[in-house]
Amino acid sequence: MARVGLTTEGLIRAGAETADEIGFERTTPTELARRFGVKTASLYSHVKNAHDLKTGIALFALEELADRASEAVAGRAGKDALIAFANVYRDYALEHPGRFAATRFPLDAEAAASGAGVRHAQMSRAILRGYHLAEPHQTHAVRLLGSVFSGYVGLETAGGFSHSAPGSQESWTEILNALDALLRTWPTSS
Amino acid sequence: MARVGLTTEGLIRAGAETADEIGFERTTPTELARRFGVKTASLYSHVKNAHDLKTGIALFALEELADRASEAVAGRAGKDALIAFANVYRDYALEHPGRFAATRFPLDAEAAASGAGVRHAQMSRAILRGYHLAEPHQTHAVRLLGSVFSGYVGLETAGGFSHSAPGSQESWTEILNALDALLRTWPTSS
DNA sequence: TGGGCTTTCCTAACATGATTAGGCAACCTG
DNA sequence: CAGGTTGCCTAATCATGTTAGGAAAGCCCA
Repeated sequence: MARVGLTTEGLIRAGAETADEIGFERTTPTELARRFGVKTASLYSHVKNAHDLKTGIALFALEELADRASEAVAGRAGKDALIAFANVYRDYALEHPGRFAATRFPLDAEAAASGAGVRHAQMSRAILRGYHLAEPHQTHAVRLLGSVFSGYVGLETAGGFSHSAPGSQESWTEILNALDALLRTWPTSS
Repeated sequence: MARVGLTTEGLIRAGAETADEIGFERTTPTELARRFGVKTASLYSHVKNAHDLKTGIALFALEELADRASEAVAGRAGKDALIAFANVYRDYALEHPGRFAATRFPLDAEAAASGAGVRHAQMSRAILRGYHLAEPHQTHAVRLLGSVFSGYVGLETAGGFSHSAPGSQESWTEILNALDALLRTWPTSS
């Protein structure tokens, strides 16, 4: 019985790759065991259960995405930063659909409090710095940006824009222009 | 063996209610059979399989949502219509979380082509009529609206806004104001 | 180098869910 | 009320998730 060298970290990494290949839904302990050439029960020394595994993949993806975003935003401001941030988000989803799906896995409170969520919020705020929005407007704008990115990419990856003209790239570009314009003229009274 | 009177329609309705109670994920043939006091195998005369059942619930929810939206939008225009439409969407999600989750179930091409998707698109365009946007800008704007509503409500129901001030209602109101302003001044050149 | 400890993976077993095939009884139709 | 249809059941199979306990592989130290 040659040992394969399972680790929690290795399972999560393999889980992320598996999710991109066959979908996050189908990334199960059984499937990972198959890929490692190991019995399913053997995974249970390294992950608590299936839910725990998925949470791990979700946190891994969130961190990876935050890494990319923070690199893209560094040294940019205003519209440049907005576009760079948005594109990181969208490109990640198109390149890694399974990991992107993982970022939407509902996290319990403790998991959600862990690093990644906070990093994403901080970056949104950093981008908005260039638009000089006072609170509470800044928070509302952060929520709008999160909604647009999450919503657009979610609809796009679900195939929502693929059967009609114009192409998705055009809409994306124009929407980012529109968001930039909106942030520069954000209405501060109802 | 008293007959319970299972029907496809009845199963889908019960499925929608079950989804709101215990979540769309957990709305399975087995669970529905339990609720009808029937053996699981008995459902298979009425639905093809679990996936088919979920697709049915998704289409049911999409139609129900389109009904509400079309009623809300009737007789309104411009900002009024925008706000009414947006609130129908959000209220539906808060009131019927399971059905809302169902609307995000990935549909295969044939199911997606069926009525509901078309109705939603038509309503978005009807709302934008009041803003006088020419193509292709109108399509881009339709996609933006869909993204914002879907994204915001998705994040909200996932608990994204519940642990920070200000409250979600305030953000929602301000975001709708901002969208209205954006649509009135939509930038038509890059 | 070899004995013992720890860790890793395995076997065995069970629960739950999805699904199919075939049977009997309840309802409708005439 | 006889006959056919339909609805629900029994029985069986297969996949996945999960737990408990065993055996052996690798590491530590004499």
